[in-house]
Amino acid sequence: MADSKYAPKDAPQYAPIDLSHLNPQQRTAVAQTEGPLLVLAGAGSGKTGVIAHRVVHLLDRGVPPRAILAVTFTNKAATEMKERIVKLSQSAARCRGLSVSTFHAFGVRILREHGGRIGLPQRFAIFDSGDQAALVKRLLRDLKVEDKKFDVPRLVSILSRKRTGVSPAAQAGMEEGLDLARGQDPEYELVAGELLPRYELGLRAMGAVDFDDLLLLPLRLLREERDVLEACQKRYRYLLVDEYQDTNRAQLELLTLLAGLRRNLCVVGDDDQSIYAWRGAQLKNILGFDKQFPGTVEVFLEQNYRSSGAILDAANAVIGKNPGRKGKTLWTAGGRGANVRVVHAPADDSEAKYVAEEILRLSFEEKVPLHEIAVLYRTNAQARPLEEALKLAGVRYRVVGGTSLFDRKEVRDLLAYLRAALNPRDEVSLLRIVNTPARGIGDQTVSRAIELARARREPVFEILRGAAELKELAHAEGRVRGFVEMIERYGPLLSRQGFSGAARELCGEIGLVEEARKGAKSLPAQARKVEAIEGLLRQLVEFEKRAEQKAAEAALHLPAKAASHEGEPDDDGDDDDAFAAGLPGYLARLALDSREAEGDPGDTVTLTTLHGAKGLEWRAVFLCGLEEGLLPHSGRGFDDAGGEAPAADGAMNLEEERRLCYVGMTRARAFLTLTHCRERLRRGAPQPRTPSRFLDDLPAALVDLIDLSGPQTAVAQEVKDAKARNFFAQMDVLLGGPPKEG
DNA sequence: GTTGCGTTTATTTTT
DNA sequence: TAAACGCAAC
Repeated sequence: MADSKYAPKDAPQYAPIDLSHLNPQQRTAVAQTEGPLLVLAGAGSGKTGVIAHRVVHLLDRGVPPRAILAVTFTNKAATEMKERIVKLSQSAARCRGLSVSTFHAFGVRILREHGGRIGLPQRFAIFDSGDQAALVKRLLRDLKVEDKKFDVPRLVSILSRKRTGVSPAAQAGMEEGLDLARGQDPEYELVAGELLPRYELGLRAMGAVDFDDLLLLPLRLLREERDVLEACQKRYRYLLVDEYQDTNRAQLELLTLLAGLRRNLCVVGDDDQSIYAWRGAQLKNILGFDKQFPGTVEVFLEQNYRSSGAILDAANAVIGKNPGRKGKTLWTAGGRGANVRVVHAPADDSEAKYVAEEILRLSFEEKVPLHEIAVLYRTNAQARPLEEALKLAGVRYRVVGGTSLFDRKEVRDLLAYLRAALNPRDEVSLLRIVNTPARGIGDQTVSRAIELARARREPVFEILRGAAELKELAHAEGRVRGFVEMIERYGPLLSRQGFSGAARELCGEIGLVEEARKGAKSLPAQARKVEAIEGLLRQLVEFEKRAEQKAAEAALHLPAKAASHEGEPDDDGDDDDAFAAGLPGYLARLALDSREAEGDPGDTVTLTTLHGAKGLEWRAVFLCGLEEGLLPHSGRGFDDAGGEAPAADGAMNLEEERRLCYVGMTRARAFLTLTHCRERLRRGAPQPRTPSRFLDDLPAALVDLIDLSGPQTAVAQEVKDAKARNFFAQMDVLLGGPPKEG
């Protein structure tokens, strides 16, 4: 028994966690600690709570925190899980050593610890998709392939598919053999085949890894280095995986290796919420879990604690049409609640206006706080009209995902400087900034340097460093020397404490703010650019301050920690933190979570994509753009050609689109509104739209229809009147006077 | 080598 | 529509 084996000599004084308020299925999921366990957890069935309870229950049974690894899909989920566990366990100290992280962060930890075995430097850079694209572009030029002819992001995704050995089209359970002309273009396959070895060699030469590497390289370590595998298996005795339906082949293999013969693997997920097939997630992982791990205990969590009956039934009706499901039926003990609203708008701007005004109504009439309201959509592009309408209505909001601070050119430039200074072998960063701002090291010079580097099999930076002796670079020698000198000077400064100050200094020295000013056309654009740079610098200061605090705390806790774990070697400092401290740590974190250090949003409405909404819930949810081609989304639209329907169906994964719709609907607790419009601005021109087929699946009895275009129905008029009353009333309150416009 | 203008072309979802 | 790119003039 685990109790006797792991129980420390000084038994804990904590009362065992109370499981009496869990339902019977939940209790099984918590108490069944040994062997493979599959928890099929419907939306809103309390799955996060179950995982947290399970972890604390393991602690109760005397399992040391170090032996538990809980993996989540997003950083946000990991943070929330940690908080929940700490709260339930009644003590943060008791949780010290627990591993709660994303797969990718876990990969970073393994690589930091054992990456030396496969020639990875201690502080490797992590390439995001932008960096990947830049590298591929570079390689295309080396190959003397016409790079304009190829869509680089598409090549990147083919490379990823080839490397992870998973074809998204080869999904289990997908209907009629989709001959995706997109994935199979022989020309692309050929070029990608040429690219592949060079791409991997390129990354290794730069001391960099991409997202796939964070799974593939740890996998390689576990497969090929026996002692690494043994060390990991010895340590991680209890494995928990959240959102299991979104795991891919590499993740399954990683888990299988870690679980070893002990097979204490608990996976929690929902086949109905699998929405990442396009990224290689394999539904068959969850559907075939019991075959992969014979003897699996299966638990179904079907009681929903989140949504009203009407919302639940509507969502069930939509997902019910999917074939090949595990077949859960969610039910609630709560009331039926208000009907689901379906809104038909003439155009996207009126759709947005309706949403904004309804938010005002909910906020004043139903007293729903703004942070309990979300507006969801399929594509990021849909955010714009919504933003404008919300701004006009004076509703505070925040857009999650999409283009953030870190997608701005000036910010990426600054980041490239930091990365290049820390690791001059990082060619992608180096080449990005070698002549930005312009310093007289033009294309000619750079091309020659790269050619020399390739010929001599040396990093480009080494060539630049030796520019003085190279006749090819003689003409720009002074300028190149200045650049090299600057990079070398800032390297050490950015590697130690005070890096945030050094970054600011660097920023001043290269005149980044001035450059941004020059590059902006309008005055507001200028201000935004400068503000973006300032934003990053502020974040660095903030990060450094927090790191110092943490270090101080750790120093305080260390003696106690050493005492409590006398048997176990204290190999690594802080288990919570797979990342290095200092600037490299910040950059690594940033690559894996660009929302890092986002300030407190306050009371604001959330705007996000359906993918971004997974795992979250709000009292009121607006799901916008329920139109054919948008939700369900069709990858390729033959713009004006008549015969659209059958062809379009072939290009989309209808089942996944349906799941996506289901995910969106089940985010709502009390109020759910689905909107669509008759025409939508696309590429500047209006485009006719038809309502989504998913709307047809809603039982009429659960729906209130509101038509904003046709003759006003009684309901619509009533809504409009109420809206107007409240709008004016609150404008008076807010402004202390009558509004300017209705 | 650099800058600016006109042309083109893309539009899913993200660790 | 807006950003990215190519080309031509400084």
